[in-house]
Amino acid sequence: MLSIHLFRQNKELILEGLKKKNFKDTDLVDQIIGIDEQRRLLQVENDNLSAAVNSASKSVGQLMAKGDKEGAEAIKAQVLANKERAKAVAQSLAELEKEQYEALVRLPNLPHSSVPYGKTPEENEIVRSGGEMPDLSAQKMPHWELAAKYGLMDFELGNKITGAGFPVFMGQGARLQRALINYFLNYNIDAGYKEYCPPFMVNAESAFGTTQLPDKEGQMYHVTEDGFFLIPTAEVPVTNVYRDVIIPESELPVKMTAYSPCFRREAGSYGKDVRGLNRVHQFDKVEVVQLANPANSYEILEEMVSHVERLVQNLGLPYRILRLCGGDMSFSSALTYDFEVYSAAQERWLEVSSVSNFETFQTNRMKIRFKDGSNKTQMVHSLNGSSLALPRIMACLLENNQTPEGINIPAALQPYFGKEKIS
RNA sequence: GGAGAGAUGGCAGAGCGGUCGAUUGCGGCAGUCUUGAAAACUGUUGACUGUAAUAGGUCCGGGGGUUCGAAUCCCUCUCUCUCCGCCA
Repeated sequence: MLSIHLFRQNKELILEGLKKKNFKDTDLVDQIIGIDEQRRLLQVENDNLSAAVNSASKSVGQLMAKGDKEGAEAIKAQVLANKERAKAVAQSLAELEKEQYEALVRLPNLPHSSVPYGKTPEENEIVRSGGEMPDLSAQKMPHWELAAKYGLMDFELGNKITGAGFPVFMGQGARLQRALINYFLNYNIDAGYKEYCPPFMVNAESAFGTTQLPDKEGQMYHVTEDGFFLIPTAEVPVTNVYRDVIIPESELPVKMTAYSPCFRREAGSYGKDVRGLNRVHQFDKVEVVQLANPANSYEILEEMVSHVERLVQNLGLPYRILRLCGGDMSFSSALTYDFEVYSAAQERWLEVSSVSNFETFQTNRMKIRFKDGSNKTQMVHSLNGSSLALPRIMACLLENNQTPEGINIPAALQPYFGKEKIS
């Protein structure tokens, strides 16, 4: 949620940012400014009435103490008249506040100055790429065929137990899954991230804090009986660890990591995009989150990108890093880098990580703050990234490392997997 | 699921209709003392809104009510704790 102060100070900046984000409903900006002006006038009136009531009530007490009953009664009558008016003012004030709030939460975050203009994924900017493309001349099976060949996972079985998009991993497939999670977590912990094991369901307040609510409600599984939501990413519970907290400046940046399953309804997905592991309703992911001083949050973003990049490199996968254009960025992000790995048998790029700086868009909702050098409270910046999402990494590993003798496991994973290849 | 107790500032814990944004202790910060530290002593220490700066306003779990006036009384919701039951 954007801060209302920005609307008073720099409307042009907001309009420019919304344009880059390809956000159409820019009338909202003037609407919000108009509401804010009215709201403040009413606020002043409301405050003055309250002040009058407060001081009058105080003098009633003093008069009563002196035994001046008549004087007290006169003031009581006067206060009652004021209260009548105050009630009306307070009601319109509440209505305006609600209106302003509802308009504010509809506006996306503003993009960072380095975000390229553009509307579609084709306009994303390739920052750099790395890794070797494998030579699959000997055989070239997509991961779902390899999965069947080696008994690693079963999509049909998932259909029976739950439904489409809930694959069952087993045998060496389940083991590889576990190896990846442990490797990713340890890698993050070694880089100074504190490990968390959060709840996999959250309440509405938490989902609102990281901006899944109100607009992405349909993307989450909702446990209606208790009002909980299954988390679409560990970002939600982990960032909410610090909701309503004022963090000592010396503790910034706060670095957290967590493994969690992620649940996504993915309403509207179809076609070959959803084949195999490419898009599923439940998947595993290890997430990193940082809460940073605004002064250096963009350095930290770059650091997080390098951190994820080394992880992808350690797995030996061909990858590229994209800077998302305004139109392809998420609602709440100010700058996002996507990581894609090349899945050689499918011959396509798969997104495996998204690393973003949200600036104060989330922390303004969650009231995550710190005290700056002059002892003023300020919002921190929140950042997060996947390191990494498992299914597509697994798809890519299986496809790229296939040989007629089996599937090679990258050296970095072998201590966790316990073997050099799947056979 | 049944019975009872409770929710107050970073923490602990008073207050039970006006002088309460709130006693006190701990913690934090600053100072005195000390070569330095500890101890002791002194002072200071909530958030939000608002202003050029003041002033003013709001906040004692959430919502509503009674009253000239509510942290204090009433209603309601949520949560926590204790005991019993069930259970990984």
